[in-house]
Amino acid sequence: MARTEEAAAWFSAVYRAVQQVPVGKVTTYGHIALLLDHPERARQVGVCLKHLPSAPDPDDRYSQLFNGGNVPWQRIINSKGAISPRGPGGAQRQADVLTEEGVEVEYDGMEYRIKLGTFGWFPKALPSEDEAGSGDHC
DNA sequence: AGCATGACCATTT
DNA sequence: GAAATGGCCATGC
Repeated sequence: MARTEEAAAWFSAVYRAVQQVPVGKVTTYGHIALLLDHPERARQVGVCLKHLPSAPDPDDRYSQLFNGGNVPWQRIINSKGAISPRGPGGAQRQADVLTEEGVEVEYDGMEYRIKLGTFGWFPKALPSEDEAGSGDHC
């Protein structure tokens, strides 16, 4: 796990944020980072999920707080709207779980992509660019 | 102790 | 618009 207190706090914060993602929806690493007010640490979000214990371990107290059972790691995808490739079979398992939850995932031959419009993920939410007011196209 | 790697992303060539 | 660039920082060697 984390070596420093601060890192530990970061891990916990990430897990808590991920827990907010509702069933049937997905969001991005970047969005999680954004929610935590650290838009530059999208990568660390991935690190956290990588180290998320898949199941609670009697000897590891922390794993009883956060684990694959209560943290929907599978609902986090990359900004391209695809499941980030990782070790063999990993992405596929994630795609599998998502499908179970009702999220439409399709394999285009190279990667598992989330079918947009079927669930409502927010790629770069945080817009509020004030663009709305104008109303005209760029 | 460094150095390399990685479930990433936005920006700049 | 694809490819490189810089930043992030926990882990592993």
